[in-house]
Amino acid sequence: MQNTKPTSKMFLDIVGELRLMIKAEGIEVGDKLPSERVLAERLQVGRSTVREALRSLELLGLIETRRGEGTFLADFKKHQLVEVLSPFIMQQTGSAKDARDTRIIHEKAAIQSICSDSRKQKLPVWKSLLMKLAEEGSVLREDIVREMIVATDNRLSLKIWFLLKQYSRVPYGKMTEVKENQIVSTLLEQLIEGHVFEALNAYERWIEEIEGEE
Amino acid sequence: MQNTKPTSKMFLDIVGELRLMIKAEGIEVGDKLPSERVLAERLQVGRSTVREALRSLELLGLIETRRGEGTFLADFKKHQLVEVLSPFIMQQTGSAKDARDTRIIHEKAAIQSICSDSRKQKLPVWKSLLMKLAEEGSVLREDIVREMIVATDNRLSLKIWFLLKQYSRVPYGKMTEVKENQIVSTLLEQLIEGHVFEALNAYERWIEEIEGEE
DNA sequence: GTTCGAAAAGTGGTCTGACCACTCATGTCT
DNA sequence: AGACATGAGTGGTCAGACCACTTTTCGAAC
Repeated sequence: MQNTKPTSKMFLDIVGELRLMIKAEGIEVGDKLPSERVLAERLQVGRSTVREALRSLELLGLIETRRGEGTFLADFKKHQLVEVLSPFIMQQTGSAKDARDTRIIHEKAAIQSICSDSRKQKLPVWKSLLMKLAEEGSVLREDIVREMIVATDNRLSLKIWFLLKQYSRVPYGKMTEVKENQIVSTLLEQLIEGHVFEALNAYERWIEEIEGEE
Repeated sequence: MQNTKPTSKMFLDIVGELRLMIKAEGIEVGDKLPSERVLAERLQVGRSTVREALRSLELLGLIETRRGEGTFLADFKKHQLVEVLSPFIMQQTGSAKDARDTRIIHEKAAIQSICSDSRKQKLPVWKSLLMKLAEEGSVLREDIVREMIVATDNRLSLKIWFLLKQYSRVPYGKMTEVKENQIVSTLLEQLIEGHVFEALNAYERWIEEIEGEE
């Protein structure tokens, strides 16, 4: 019986078994896993126990289940891990200031990353944003920042930033002030030139301009 | 009936409900959650459904379950999450790099924050670390970096860093090379002096020394 | 023979009820 | 007062039963 393992968590064993099975049978991303009923019989456990393990893996984004079809090995790129974890982390951490500071950390890191990128592959993005800013006189703040993070090609950072953005309700709307337009133009120009210090300087002035009293 | 929600995943809703409940009832880390049977009745779902959600959260390390006692809100120190996820993450090329890059983002941000702190309240920490390094000839790498993040007084950043640290299998153990000791000494000295550029420079050399070929 | 549609099989989603093993508080007996 | 037995409460697991959905099968109509 499985009752001889009082200490270990059954469903954790199942998770391990599944991992071994995936490897042993050469199941690739997108392939179908054995059905819950088959797994239960093969592993000699109840179906509900199998389900607890599968639901855990699903929450992690390791598998994908489609009713009526089956369970499939998922592309881990799409993990909603950060989404699930963040509410708890934010709740236990609690500080709005931390959320803001951390968001800024990622935004600054993006600027530094962009300026250090010798290949300058993302140049067209900044130039088009700069042009749009000059023509229309206004751009969504969020678009600019998001493009910066996207440009770093770090999905994890992007996810974290996206979530933090929601926790620190920043006026990410349209820009109205002429002064702000000038600052952002400077920021973009420095990004294009790859001048880290100047770009960061412009960014900090921008933050100051937006959030003002802090 | 709950059957009117064919699209959404029931157990994901439960996860959300639990989060709300935790917040509403002010459940702190270490506190006991309602029993599975109570939760099932209160949320008007079957016990097995509740369990699927709870097992998921347990795998994430957000809750801790003790047979015969109950379910408790955990401070995810027990991260079996990592053991489960690491094999999958390492397979997906992009994920591991993102985790490492993001971790370094937070570490660098900590250095910048410390150097910019005009009050220099954390000076004693660096001095004691520096002394310990000189006396014992070796310190745990992790201790140094952790102290840096702690010094920023940003608990959210600390939590994120802590999670990321586990995924990037970095030799966070003891330092052995004399050269590394010198680099870290330099880093600490520059932290004390508040020289951002020099500190970051030392940090980058450190990373290079540790991780070598990259 | 081909095509179309209904039935069947397979699968995940959920609920119920039943045990088991364990912990803890309660109360009883010595 | 202390030691021990008991019962309530809780998580762990299982079996069986539906439901909703998708895919396959297969036979009837053309």
